[in-house]
Amino acid sequence: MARLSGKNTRGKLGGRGPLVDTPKGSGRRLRGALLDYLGEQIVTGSVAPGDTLPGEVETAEKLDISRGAYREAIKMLAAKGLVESRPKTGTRVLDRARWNLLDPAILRWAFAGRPDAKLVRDLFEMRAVIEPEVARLAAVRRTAEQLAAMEAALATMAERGLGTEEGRDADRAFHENLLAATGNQVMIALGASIGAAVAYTTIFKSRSAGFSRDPVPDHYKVFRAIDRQRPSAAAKAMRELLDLAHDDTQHALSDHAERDPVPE
Amino acid sequence: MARLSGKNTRGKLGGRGPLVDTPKGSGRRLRGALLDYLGEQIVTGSVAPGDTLPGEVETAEKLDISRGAYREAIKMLAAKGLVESRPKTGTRVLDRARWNLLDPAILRWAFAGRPDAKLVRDLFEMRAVIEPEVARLAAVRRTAEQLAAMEAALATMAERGLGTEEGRDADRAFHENLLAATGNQVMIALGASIGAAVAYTTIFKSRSAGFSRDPVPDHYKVFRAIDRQRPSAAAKAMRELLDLAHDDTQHALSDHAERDPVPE
DNA sequence: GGCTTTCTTTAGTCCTACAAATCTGACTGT
DNA sequence: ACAGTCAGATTTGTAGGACTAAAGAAAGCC
Repeated sequence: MARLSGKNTRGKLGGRGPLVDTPKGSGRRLRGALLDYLGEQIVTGSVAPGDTLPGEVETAEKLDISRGAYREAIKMLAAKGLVESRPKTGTRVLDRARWNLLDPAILRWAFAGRPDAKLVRDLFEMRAVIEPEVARLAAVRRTAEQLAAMEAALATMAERGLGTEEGRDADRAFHENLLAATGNQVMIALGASIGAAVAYTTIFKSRSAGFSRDPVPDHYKVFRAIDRQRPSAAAKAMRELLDLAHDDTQHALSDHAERDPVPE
Repeated sequence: MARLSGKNTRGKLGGRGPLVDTPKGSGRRLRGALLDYLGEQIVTGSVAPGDTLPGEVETAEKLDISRGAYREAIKMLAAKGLVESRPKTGTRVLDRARWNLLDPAILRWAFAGRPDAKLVRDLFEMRAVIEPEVARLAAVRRTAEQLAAMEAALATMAERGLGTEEGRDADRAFHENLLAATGNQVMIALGASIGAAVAYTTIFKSRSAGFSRDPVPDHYKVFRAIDRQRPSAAAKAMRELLDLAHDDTQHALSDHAERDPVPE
């Protein structure tokens, strides 16, 4: 019946909404919007593992989109390990253990609403394990170019601060180059995922009241150790940086919880 | 034109092959076969990052499948970060840095052919960082049930050996329970991916000539440290276990390389 | 000449409708 | 009680067409 984008007659989907909240006409595609909608519902627990989604004909009709688009979205979820579909049984949400939790999109969905404190804790625990080792490897293997890129990023960061978009970009660039310096593709992939997730928490951090401490000195300490090729010093500096970041995030989260107490 | 499965008239796809090598009728679906086919081509480098695939009409026609099935496969690749498709430009293979390397399917494709030595090295480097800490956490947090499960797995492992299917299953179960004992969802997810990848290398290991040493004593040492809640001892035992496994894998890979030297 | 705007072309996007394969659960006969 | 069969539900796969976004070329403007 009614098409969605543009000349949509605002059928059932328009009326019931979340899907159409996305920038409408331009921007993300219909399937992408649907994917985010479903993905977020699953990851945030609105539909629990074990639940089976209504049949694809039914759902597609209810959402007023074609089966093709719906199927493609479902297949993308399946590719991320969130759902599994079989004839007769239908499409069911898989157990959390089978989710591809490191997938950037899943992390994004997880942090879209209220961030789960347990997940943040687990993420930081993971960071605490790998990042010092990343710094250690980087201290040994970094190239001159990577070092220069890190220094440039650090300068931008110091100048603009973490409150600005450029500052956060520079922060990201710093960590990206740090990862690249390990020369380990697996660590690069993992670090990128975690970095993205941490960036989402940073948004909460900046919303929170007072900006605790200046992160630049700690970054600089890491940089200097890597510059001088001191692996242990680099690892140690990174641990300190992480402790600081963790503290800040914890404070930000508890502030946040105070201001918007969760009813349940 | 011709359908693929079953009464397929063996059109172009049947003639040119790899896709139809999959168990045909039963088992994996058409789309899944196509996905594996494309995924493997991309991951092994048959089509390089930056390349753009031929148009979907053209490809679907050449492979003798419908556009719907082809699109779904492509969308699954896109969900894993391997490709990106945009109107007019087409579907192009993304840079390796954007791949979701921890995705089990990608790892599987990477190890489908000849395993990339660099990847194996990176994987073990990552293991060396993560797993000792996993053991350390497990030593503190493990429940009685998890401990019992690990012990049972260890017993099976000792009894059947790593040459049998049951033995390898038990090995996997051991590591799974070890991960679960950390109580950290992120580590569980990462460990599962890495574990799967390592399992693929194990296949090569078992193909190789002499089975080096008995892995059970090392596993037992880890277990005992966890049983007695000795974090540092657990981490140390795990490091030893990994060194051993790494050695074995290296030998197996070089043996393999000797027997089937790569032409390039 | 160099810049912006508009047009054309191309390839992915989304749609409809229909046919087939597959799994599940119930039924049925022994 | 148990195995085999069958029907229904649901996903899978097919076909072809209309729509839309985006890249590149052509036209217009300063």
